[in-house]
Amino acid sequence: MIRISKDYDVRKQEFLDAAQKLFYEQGYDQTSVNTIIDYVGVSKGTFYHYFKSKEDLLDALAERVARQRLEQLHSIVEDRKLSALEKFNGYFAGSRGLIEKSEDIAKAVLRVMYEDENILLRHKARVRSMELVVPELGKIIAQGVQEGTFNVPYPERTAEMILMLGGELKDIYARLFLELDEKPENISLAKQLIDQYEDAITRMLAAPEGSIRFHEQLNLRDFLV
Amino acid sequence: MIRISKDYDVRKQEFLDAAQKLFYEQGYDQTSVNTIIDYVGVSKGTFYHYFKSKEDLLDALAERVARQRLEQLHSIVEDRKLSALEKFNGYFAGSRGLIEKSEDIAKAVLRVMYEDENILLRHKARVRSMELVVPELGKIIAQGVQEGTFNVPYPERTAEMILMLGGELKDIYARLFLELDEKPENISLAKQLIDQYEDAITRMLAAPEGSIRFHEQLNLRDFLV
DNA sequence: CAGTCTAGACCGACGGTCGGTCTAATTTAG
DNA sequence: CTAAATTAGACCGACCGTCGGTCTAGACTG
Repeated sequence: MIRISKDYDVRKQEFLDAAQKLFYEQGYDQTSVNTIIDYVGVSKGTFYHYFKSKEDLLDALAERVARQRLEQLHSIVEDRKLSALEKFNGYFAGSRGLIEKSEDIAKAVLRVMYEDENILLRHKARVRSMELVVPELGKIIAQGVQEGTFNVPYPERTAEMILMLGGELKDIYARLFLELDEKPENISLAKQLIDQYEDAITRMLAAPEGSIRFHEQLNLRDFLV
Repeated sequence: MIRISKDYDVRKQEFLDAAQKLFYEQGYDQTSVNTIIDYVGVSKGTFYHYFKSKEDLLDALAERVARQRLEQLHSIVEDRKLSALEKFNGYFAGSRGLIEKSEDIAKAVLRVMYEDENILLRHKARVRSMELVVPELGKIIAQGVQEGTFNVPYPERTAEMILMLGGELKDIYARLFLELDEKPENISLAKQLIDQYEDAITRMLAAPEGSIRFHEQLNLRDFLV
């Protein structure tokens, strides 16, 4: 076999890129280490030179995904021209992700990601994202309290709860989306769900009724990822 | 080898009992099918006669756990003497579980259950519990709306969100509990968390301030399981 | 500048474990 | 007595992770 040496970081990113693609397409359990090394074009030994276990790779991937998400958010938080309410609504509206490209690809990804078997992948990504995002969302809420729009004693705790709810909601939402072909009524169910979520958030923040609105800017497809 | 035949249901329960004990002690992944059959004292063939896969056993266990939890709740819901508020607070106070017996055992169980590796076990139990419990808690909330204590448009949806929040909260709570020895400050963190949860629920239900109180009846240990 | 040395990227056969299958033997019900 | 249900345990392929060892770019030496 030909031997190709690469810079450490370059190679590591290759592994992460491969993992992201393969895990999303086939799931974590269903993707063997052999599949990964075949895809990257290296040997077993090389893999274990970079990661101490398959799960170690998963952790690294979760970390990378979480950081990417954080950067996305950071530009909004630091914008001094925006009110807390605008930031808040903007954050949730900005969650639109892969679905714009192709609905088929999106469905395939979701189908895999939201199988029970892949709960570990989702869980790790979510936990790490939470750790990073909670403080940022907390800042937005704190700003809102100062501006008099919101009223909560501990902004970060509230941010935590809002995000926990959001995370669980995505699960349900994904399921509704995937069943859309068989159950057209899911569209109204999903809308109802978002309404409820908006309402719950509004109440938790003690925000003016109707001020929290990311709903209209979204269609059924945009909420995920 | 001696052969022991047993009634179908008896044997099936034996498997479930063994799984419950072993999964709780060692985790799902760490408990091999061989470990289970050794514990029950039967062969591979017997195992696969009763369950079509290891995950099938997990599903069955999740189902059993969820049903047990439902029965516990059902007696409260059907009590005609209680107001919705009493039922609501009673339900949450009634969540105290295994911890009364021994703190050490509880810690061991939690330590295993709340490792990332065992997320699948937790996830399945939670999803199935939710499906069964949401309608019951929905009934309580609906009663509360009729009594004028609560004010929500869709009781079941609200129940869903309250339970989702509760489920996630348990995760954090468990972590705080497990770190208690190293971090005594977790006690106040945990209290703060519960306060926040009470507050969030109160706002989501539009219940009178201070009416939702399962807090005092619990100590740090009782909230889990 | 030619020769040497070395860090560390890379290789792939291999061990041990696991979930799951299969056939034969035994027990039980009718 | 016999058909169906149940149980035993040898067996299988796939998997993760280990290990001893190879190869090469670039630093160092004389």
